[in-house]
Amino acid sequence: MLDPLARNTPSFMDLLSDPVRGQVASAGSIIRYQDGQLIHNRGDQKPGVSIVVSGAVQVGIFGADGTFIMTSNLGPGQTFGEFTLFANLPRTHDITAAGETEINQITAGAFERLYAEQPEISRALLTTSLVRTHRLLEMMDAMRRLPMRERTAKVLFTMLQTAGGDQTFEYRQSELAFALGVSRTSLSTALRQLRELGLVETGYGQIRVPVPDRMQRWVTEHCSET
Amino acid sequence: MLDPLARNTPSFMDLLSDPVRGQVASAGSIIRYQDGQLIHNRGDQKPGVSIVVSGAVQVGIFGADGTFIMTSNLGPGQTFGEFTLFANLPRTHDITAAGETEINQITAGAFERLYAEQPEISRALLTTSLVRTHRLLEMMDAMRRLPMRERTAKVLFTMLQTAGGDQTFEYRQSELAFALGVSRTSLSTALRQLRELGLVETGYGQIRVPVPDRMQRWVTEHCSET
DNA sequence: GAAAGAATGTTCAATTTTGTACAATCTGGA
DNA sequence: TCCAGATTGTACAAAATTGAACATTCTTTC
Repeated sequence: MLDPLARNTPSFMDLLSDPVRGQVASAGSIIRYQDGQLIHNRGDQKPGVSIVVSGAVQVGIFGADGTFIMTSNLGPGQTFGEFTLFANLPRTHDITAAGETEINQITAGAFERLYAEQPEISRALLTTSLVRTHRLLEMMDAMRRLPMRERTAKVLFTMLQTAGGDQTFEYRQSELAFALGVSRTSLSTALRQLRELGLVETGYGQIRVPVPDRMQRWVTEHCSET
Repeated sequence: MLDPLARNTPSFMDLLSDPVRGQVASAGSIIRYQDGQLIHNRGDQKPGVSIVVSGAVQVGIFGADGTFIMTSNLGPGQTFGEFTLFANLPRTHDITAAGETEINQITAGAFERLYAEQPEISRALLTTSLVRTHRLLEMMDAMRRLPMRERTAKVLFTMLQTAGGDQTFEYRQSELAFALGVSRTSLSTALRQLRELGLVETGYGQIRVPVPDRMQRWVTEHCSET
């Protein structure tokens, strides 16, 4: 959820049957946000579940200087805010709209009612949550054990794996660098090396993986763990 | 789950009501393991849920040289293996017994039956999963943004927060170092600095936080994010 | 209670990563 | 179209981290 890898996670809404999806869709109120508008901020206490209807949201943290440090973004069908409801935890990140965006805001009470009536909701939430945890663990593993070039490749590949054919990432290098936990300088160097290997192409504000198969082979060969 | 922070997470079994806890307890078969015995290994495909009954398990990965690199351990009432059931993912870590340990091994079928009958099971799983995700995010944030001394302090403090008054951690420095993603040398240096600040004490195979309040103040002051 | 095996504390050179700087390239709006 | 603002690519010195080594302290086992 709060991680680049969350992009392209099988979405909560996808996991629901048609009738339940309809119920969930009409359980809250659709709120429209302009590009860049703040949806929730860190520290908000009011519990509730939010579901992206159209557009996308960016999850991140505002730095001391007011700049927004992105750590992930979520697309249609994905949820955020479950923390506040089921784990009684405060919101830890700021959420802003990326482009014109519609969010289905469901209050704690309304969501709990649905949750109690339709068991498949809890199952869908559980699945997305477990998949997210799994991704986070993979990513942490890469951060801990792999040198930068491999780390970069692995994260890009993992993003690709579930990307549904989309081989282009709309990330600025500074964002990706932060997500990987390294400086932009280092990321730039790693990308150059991967570029020289023919694994990635870089452009203004985007990174492409032209031949996913080759990337897969390279990652398998260089990032194995035994 | 696969992280030092998972230690002391509110346990799955704790979140259940007495009758349901009883049902879960008798749904599987208790298997006894000797210290160090392998419970599951990475790559095992057979789905199922395991619950620690007594003792503890270590979650980690066997390195190429056969050494076990620990990344977490789980105590009584905590679960592992949900991945295999609800997210259709392979096991990614090796699990071994830490001391004499009893595990309640529940087959996929049996667990699914209970899961369908007792809604509180899914809620408990969801809660533990979300709490784990939250911890992982906090930890990743620390890894990405804080210098080593602060990172170490924050992780220790987070572990303490939910540790139920236990101020001593039975970690070897090499294990903690791996979990933090740094070398033992660096961790040792960080611990020395924290020791000089009076925040931690170190011993053979353990790390203590003598005055949690002071640690809290220091972490709040030095690891804030805005 | 000695000896062997583990783990810690520390040092230091080698390596990696960062921060800073600046030129080059790209984008979007005037 | 041109210009201002963003973003990328790269170089290099400064800083942080690592790996290896070794003395020391602690545990366990015989």
